[in-house]
Formats: sequence, C-alpha cells, structure tokens
Amino acid sequence: MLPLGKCAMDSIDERILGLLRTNARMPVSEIARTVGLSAAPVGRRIERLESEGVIRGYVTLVSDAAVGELEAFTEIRLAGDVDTREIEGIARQVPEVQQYYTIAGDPDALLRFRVRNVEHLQQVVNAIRRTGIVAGTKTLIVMSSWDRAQPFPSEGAHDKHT
Amino acid sequence: MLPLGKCAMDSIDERILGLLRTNARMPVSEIARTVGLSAAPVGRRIERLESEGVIRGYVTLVSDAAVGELEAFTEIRLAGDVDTREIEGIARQVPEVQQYYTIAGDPDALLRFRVRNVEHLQQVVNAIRRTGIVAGTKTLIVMSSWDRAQPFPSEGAHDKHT
DNA sequence: AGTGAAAACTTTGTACG
DNA sequence: CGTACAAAGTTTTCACT
Repeated sequence: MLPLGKCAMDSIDERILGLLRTNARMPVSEIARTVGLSAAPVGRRIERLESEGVIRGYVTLVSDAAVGELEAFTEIRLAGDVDTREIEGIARQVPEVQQYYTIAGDPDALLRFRVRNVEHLQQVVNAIRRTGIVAGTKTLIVMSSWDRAQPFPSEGAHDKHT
Repeated sequence: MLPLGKCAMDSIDERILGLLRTNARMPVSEIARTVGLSAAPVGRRIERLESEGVIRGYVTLVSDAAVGELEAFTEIRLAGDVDTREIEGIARQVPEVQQYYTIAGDPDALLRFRVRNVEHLQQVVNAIRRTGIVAGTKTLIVMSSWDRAQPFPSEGAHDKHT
C-alpha cells in the first residue's frame, strides 16, 4: 500500500498527478478530457493511486494570516542515543505540528508549526524541549510564504489590501 | 482580495476550512451535512473564501518516493545589502522550488525543493549560490516525512510494504 | 484496460422567507 | 443569510469491446 521506491506508473498516471497536484478539486471529467480518456478509467486510476499510497491526501492551503495564525519551523537536534522515531512520535501528539521531516545529517528533524501567536509558539517549543530527548532547537518564524501549487500570486502575510 | 490580518469569518466558515484542510476533495454536500446547512450556502461561502484569498488553493500530496523524487530544504543567508524580495524572485524562477518562506532572523529564507536525485539537487543549489546575492546556504535532505492533513498514517519513504 | 450509456449524486441558479 | 427546488453537470457502475 505504501510505496517503497518508484511505482508502476505510465505517462497518463503522471499527467493525472500533475493536474491534481496543482488543483485537487479538478473534476475527474475535466482530467479525462485533458488526458484524452473517458471519465470512468480516470476515476479508477485515481482510486488506484490513492490505495497504492502514491496520492497521500488532498489538502486546502489556507492563508495563516487570514485565520490569525503564525507559521514557524523548528529544527531539532536529538540527544546522541535517541532514535528519530521517538521525536516523530512526540511530534505526532502535538496538534500544532503540521508537518514532520526526518533529516539526513544536522539537524535530525524539522517541524512545521501552526500557532496562534508568539506566546503559543514558545509554549509548544518548550513542551518539545522538556521531553528530555532533545539536545537543541532552532526556530524559524515565517514572515511570508508561497507554494508552487497555488496558481494565484499570493504573497502571504504582508500584502496590500484587496 | 488578499487578506491582511484576520478576516470576517464566523464559526461555520472555520469549520468549513477545517474540513477542506484535511480533505480538499470533500463534496460540498457532505460539508453542508456536517456543518448543518444546505449545500447552496456552503458553496457560496467556499467561493467567498476563495475570492477573499483565505483559501489559497487545493493541492494533492504525492509521495515523492513513489515518483522517484527527493525532497530537500535549503536555508539561505543573504549578503548584507540584499532585499529578501530578490531571493524570492529568483526562487520563483527555479521550477524545482516547491515552497518559499521569508524568515524572521537567521536564515533569511527557506526553500523546499523537489528534485530527481542528489546530483540534480546539487545543480539547483549551486545555481542559487551563483546568483551572487547569497552569502551562504545549508541544505537539509528529507529522509521521511508526514503531513497532519493526510488522514491515512503514511510514513513517507521508509515503510514496510503493503 | 478502454468505451459508452444509465443511475446516483453534486453543484449551481432561481425563487422566496 | 438562510431554505427549497429544478436544471445542469459530475461521478460511479454496468455491460461490452
């Protein structure tokens, strides 16, 4: 179910993924027209890609600033004798952690947070530091951001109005 | 159109965003049932959230390992006299850059890459270094990752099969 | 694995409280 | 800003190639 290495995919699967990547809500019928197939097989291909774990989910990008939230990254350096899976387990239990990455080298892990404000960020980072398995952290606060997936040229937190 | 700070949103908007965040393909009718409204106003609310810039896009999370790709972050430290918008403009022109973040403090920016392999990564990072505005870079290679948005418990690149 | 058509469901528009 | 219902479009399932 979850892919270890490259999967059996033809060029049509790749085009379907390319379309869905930049617009997860694109109708199957429109994808079908674009790749030159009818709707039925495209629906089955998408279902297959989901169950194979190639498609890991469909998410909506929400402007953190609009929701009154802050975005931050924290790099984690672990104590020498700690397995990365320990910090992964902890990260999973912290609801503010939006994404988790195991890193090859230094640091050992990278976490992306969504928090209400700087105090909230401080609380969350301190909670992770207090676990005892963390040798050090470095937190990067995001001022603005963009994502290649989004078609419109938003610039995140510091835009002119309307 | 693009939000500067918190927008006028009621608790129903927030619940709609919460549902779409974890499943961008959830039908409007199902969202309507969950929040206790009929489909029409939910559709109009989503349309409004899109045009206000609160919803910045719908993306599909694709397993990089399954597509035979590598994921990496590069921290950028800029030369002292350089505006962050310069590196943002460069990042936009590099198709391998998936996400861009302006950071408060050190480093100045964070880039997330999708590349075919380590050689490809090296090329892309060197291209950015050669622009002349970069004082230093540090690249973090992702070994495994997860995203809170995905409902299924995928663990990225190093899972047992099926 | 694809097509094409029918059935079920979803989205969108219009009228109205 | 909500509901209700009808029209248009989409997804899914079926028999068939």
